Amino acid sequence: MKRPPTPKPPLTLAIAAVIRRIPRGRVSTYGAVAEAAGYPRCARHVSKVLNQVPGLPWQRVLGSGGRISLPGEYGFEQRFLLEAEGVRFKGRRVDLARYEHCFLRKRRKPSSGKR
DNA sequence: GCTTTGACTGGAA
DNA sequence: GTTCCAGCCAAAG
Repeated sequence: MKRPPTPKPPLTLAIAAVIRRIPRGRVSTYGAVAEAAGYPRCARHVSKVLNQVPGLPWQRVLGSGGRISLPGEYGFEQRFLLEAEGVRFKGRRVDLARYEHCFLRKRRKPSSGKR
């Protein structure tokens, strides 16, 4: 079964998986997501993934310092959606100290011993 | 295989 | 406080 090397590159899937793990009422940053996905310096790719992979809570992804990097009307919408989830804004930024989600490391089956 | 593209980031002005 | 620049990295054309 040869199949093309994954329709979506691992980087995209990894980032998408990380973003899906962000619970409601929490946020994260591009850099944090990229790092959690295994690509520490690929913050820019996170933005691409958000566009390529639908169904992701894109509003929960913010720029550094909790600021909204999304230009245009979408920036306001992002803020609106986050507030609807209970995230409070401090001016133009989110209080990351309170709402930044802490990604747990990939846990391999807790019951299967062997690491 | 080279070029362009990004919802970025951090530092300097 | 804000704005601009250069650096980084992988995917898509």
